[in-house]
Amino acid sequence: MARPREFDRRKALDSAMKLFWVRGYVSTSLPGLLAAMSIARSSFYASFGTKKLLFIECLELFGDRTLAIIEQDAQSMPTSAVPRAFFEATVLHVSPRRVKQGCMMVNTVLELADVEPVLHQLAVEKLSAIETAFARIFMRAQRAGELDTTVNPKELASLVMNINLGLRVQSRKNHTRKELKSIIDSSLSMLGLAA
Amino acid sequence: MARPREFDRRKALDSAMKLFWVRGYVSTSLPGLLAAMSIARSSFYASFGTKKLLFIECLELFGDRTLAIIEQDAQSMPTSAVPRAFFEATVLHVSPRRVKQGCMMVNTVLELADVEPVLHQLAVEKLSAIETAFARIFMRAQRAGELDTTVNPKELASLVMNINLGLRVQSRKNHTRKELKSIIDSSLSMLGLAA
DNA sequence: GCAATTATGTACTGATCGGTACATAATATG
DNA sequence: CATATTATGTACCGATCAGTACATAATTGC
Repeated sequence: MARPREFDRRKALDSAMKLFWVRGYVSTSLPGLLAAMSIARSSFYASFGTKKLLFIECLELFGDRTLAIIEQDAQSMPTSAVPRAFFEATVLHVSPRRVKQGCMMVNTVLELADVEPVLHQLAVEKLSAIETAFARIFMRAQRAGELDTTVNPKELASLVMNINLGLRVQSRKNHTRKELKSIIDSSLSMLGLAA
Repeated sequence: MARPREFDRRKALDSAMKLFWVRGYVSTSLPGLLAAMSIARSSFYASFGTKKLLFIECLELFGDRTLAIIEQDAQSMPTSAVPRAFFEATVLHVSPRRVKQGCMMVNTVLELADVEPVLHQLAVEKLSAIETAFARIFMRAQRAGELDTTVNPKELASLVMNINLGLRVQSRKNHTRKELKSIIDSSLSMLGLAA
């Protein structure tokens, strides 16, 4: 019926996500986005609405991908190994460039808490979903007899999440992989999740 | 010799710090600062130079005040109680309004990592100073026989700091005091710092 | 009270921001 | 081939940004 789109929407969205991830929401300008996405201004507004709507899409994408890591790991390894596998996938087994970007949701929570309530809230919810996923996995493991039933799954998930948040802040500093690994090892062994 | 300044520089700086603390660096506009500080534009530039220089002053102020909490606690209580006292002073015994502001240094590290390298680096250094202070206190406690000598003071400080960073992110979400207290209690008991 | 000095208030600068208007280009259907 | 429809490129919009220029106000030393 009409002229076909000249760019791949998924690829453009992915490029936008990476830029937001590095620079945050406020400091990412529209010209910067257009360059990263390799599309023109009018195509941008036709396909993505506004900067804010695009950010929401990017945050959803990032959150869903992060959640998928956990869900996949939970199916392919014992429960007690899932937290370590998650830290490896997000912090350890990742290029230095990418480690320094931290976690887009964590970055967003801190950047936009009192600036863009809607975006802040979305990031909070996406982080909650991850914590809930951990709790669910731990509960399932208890029923299967894989995990000590004296611990509260929600509390354990909360502690794992707190360690994760700490790590994601550390990542944005100039920590070496060795230092991050040391924190992960000590923290997990204290939680009885040394695997 | 000349017309005297009509405002209190320390008070103005304090007001600016509070605004930066809440809104971050990029999203804090100069008009916003002038209103918060109750001074005119020309007075601002005469007294503080630029927005960036003012931010540096604010970050130094915040960092020094935070460090002072630890140094003071270390003199007035047993070492094993210092981390808990620090968490209470910064997270628990603080108004909800202020809990949600988190830690200005942590906020800065995440907001400006790839946007304002100089400010980012300063925040990193100020956080390092705090971790080093913890390590120094733990070392001193070991020499005084107050602390188990099998643990590495630097590693312990690193773990306390990681918990702290996690808490500061949690604070910016909508966590209740009860939830934060639960994380603090569990984390400290795992570190053998239950006091 | 006069002159030197410093603080303040106002008006302005150029740059950049996110978003829009609109003409043009390219495709599918009749 | 004509027309309807959608995508793209360019020029523009008002608002806001950090920073500056400069005239005016207030003080001290003489």
